[in-house]
Amino acid sequence: MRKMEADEQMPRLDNQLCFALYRASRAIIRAYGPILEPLGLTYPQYLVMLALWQNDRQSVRDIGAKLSLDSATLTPLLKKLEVRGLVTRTRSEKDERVVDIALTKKGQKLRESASAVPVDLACRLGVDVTDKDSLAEIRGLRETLTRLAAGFERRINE
Amino acid sequence: MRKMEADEQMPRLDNQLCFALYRASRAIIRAYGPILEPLGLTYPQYLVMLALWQNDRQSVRDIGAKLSLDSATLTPLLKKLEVRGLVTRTRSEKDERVVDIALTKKGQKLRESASAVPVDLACRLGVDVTDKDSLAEIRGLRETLTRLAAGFERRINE
DNA sequence: TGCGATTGAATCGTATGCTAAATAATCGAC
DNA sequence: GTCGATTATTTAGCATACGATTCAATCGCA
Repeated sequence: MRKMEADEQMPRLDNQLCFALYRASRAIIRAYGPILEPLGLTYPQYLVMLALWQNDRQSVRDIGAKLSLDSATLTPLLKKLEVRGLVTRTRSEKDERVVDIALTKKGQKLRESASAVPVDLACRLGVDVTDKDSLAEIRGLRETLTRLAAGFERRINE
Repeated sequence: MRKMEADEQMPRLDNQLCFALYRASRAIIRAYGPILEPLGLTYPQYLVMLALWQNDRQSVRDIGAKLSLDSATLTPLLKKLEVRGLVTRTRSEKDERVVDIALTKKGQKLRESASAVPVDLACRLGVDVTDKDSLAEIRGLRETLTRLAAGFERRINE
């Protein structure tokens, strides 16, 4: 009995939600690597492009809110995308504090090459996109995670 | 109809399992920050210590296998733990290629201070540890993620 | 017994993430 | 109106991650 209690007091790796998340997240991002490489994008860069393809011309702050990333992370990343000619960074005229990010023609064009990414990824991860049950499980998982993350973020920011 | 297909071809941020994982993972790791800071540990360092508290004296490779991290990440991290006097790094006598990591007295001692971490975290994230349903959901999530990650890792390494 | 292939760590280079501090622009109560 | 508070971004510094490469030790098989 005494022993059981001691065990419970010691958190175990295989007993931690965070570790499971951390590991699964890195596994998928690693799988994205070879798929995004031909596009010249890293995974966080791909996320920024996704946000812009969905809604062009957003402030750094808007993008950060969508990705839960702050400007300290985004600024260098966006500068790289700018150097590659995929986006432009311009100070807003209405409010000089704001930097607007907009797609260039090249950035818009890249969207076509990127359309195959999700299918390639599913294939690489061995997800059967024709299996309703698999898809339902993934959708459920995604919804649960999104709900949890939103709650956690709210708490963390007091 | 044509429009629907176009939409489906464009992956959406809020439609991506990976983004949900990435976001949730970072949210929890951020929440660990203030809890681990008094112990002088970062989250990956805490994971290494967990692995060692569970099973002292492991090779870099063993630790890497448990955490899905390679030596390029672990070597600098372990050197920091060594400098802090929490672990020792010694070449194995049986096989000179292997580096064994062992806890020092100080490293073993730290385990006591760390025993409160999981409860502190649950509190910080607003998880009710007395609510059976919450705990069951988290356990289910953890099991699903671990299973998925294991499958993905297997595929990625061919 | 050699010796090429493999293996375990370490090193290098690049790209995040995050906190804290600095900077610049706007807001707001007086 | 104006000056202190707030806001958006940038910069600096530190700690991961990971692919690619190197290096030394060990393995395996002719």
